[in-house]
Amino acid sequence: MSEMNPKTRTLCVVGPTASGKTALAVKLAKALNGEVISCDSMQIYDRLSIGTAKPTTEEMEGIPHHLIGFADPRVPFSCADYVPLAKAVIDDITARGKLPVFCGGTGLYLDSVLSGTEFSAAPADTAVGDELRAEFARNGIDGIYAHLQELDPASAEAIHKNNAKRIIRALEIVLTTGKPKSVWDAESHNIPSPYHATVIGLDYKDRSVLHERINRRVTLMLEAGLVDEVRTLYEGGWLPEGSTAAQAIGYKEFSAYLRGEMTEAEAAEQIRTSTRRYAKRQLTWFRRNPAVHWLYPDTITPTAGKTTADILAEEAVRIFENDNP
RNA sequence: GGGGGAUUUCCCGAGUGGCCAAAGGGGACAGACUGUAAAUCUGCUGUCUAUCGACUUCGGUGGUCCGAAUCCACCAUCCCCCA
Repeated sequence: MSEMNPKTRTLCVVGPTASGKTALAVKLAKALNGEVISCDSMQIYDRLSIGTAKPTTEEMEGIPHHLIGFADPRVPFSCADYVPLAKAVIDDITARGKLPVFCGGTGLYLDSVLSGTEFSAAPADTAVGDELRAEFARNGIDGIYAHLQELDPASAEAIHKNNAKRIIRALEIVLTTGKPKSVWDAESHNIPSPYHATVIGLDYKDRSVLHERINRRVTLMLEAGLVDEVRTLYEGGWLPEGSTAAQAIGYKEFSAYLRGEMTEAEAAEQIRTSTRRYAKRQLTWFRRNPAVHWLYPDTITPTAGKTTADILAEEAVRIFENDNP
């Protein structure tokens, strides 16, 4: 590989929810003269604070954080909206001579930024999509799946026949652009990434440790007034039905509680369960990326004068420096 | 004290003599993923071999039967009703 066009350096902290990404990202930004870019599909929203575990001013420790709380939760927002914003922030930080440090739990968003993804020209939520959804509601999945097999066999092969959402999106793409999703994707994959990313992953050797951290976090959120936050947003119309923000864990469950569909205790328990399952999916996503350098906080023993967090940060800095000689 | 009901694989819950390692749901585990991704979807879940198959399991013990989660007896625990 030629070094004639050195790629923009980035450092990324990934991992499941409640793994300690926020604190590590701040430490790394401090150590490496960086700024943090949040890569989280829910922290982007204004007003959703407690339940999305947005870093507080204290937790930020004076390090600038980007792409948090800027979006209206009532307005649709997608990965395709996130990517250009993130690129602009990377450019800005880099231009000021600092290091972009991603802190992210939303794997699709991060990978889309880092790989230089170019999305298809078909916007989501088109009239065509509405028709397809109506068709699906009326006649079930067989018809739309057969339709996709006809128009884009490669995608039909790749998408499971039960996954209505994906089948509809793939159909929406061919029908509105005339080009199959499989072709759009292949073209996108050929675009070289403009970035050199060092990816640090946080995970726990003992899964039960992560589950305990999740439980503790949920308890803290409840103590911090999550129910009241959701009540204000729900009653104020900030979580419209069907919006992405309304499906955020914590908001979804307590909205159901406010509708009288479950007790507060049941909602809290459901939040713990949903969060565990979410963490599982995040791990599945990040684990398939062979470039991730995994660190396991539960295998680290603090020593005199050094906390586990200090040791993790030192290790991560070492990895970054080895990766960027 | 008397009468009735219950006890199933991690949880809930079907199953009333063979087609039951035992439906279904949940959870856990594993996986997919290029415009709503904290979403959507898939697989798997007694043990051993891992193909056929073998072995252990349905509160406990002991019976009946060619054969029992399913029938009988006793014991244990829980629930309800009458006292």
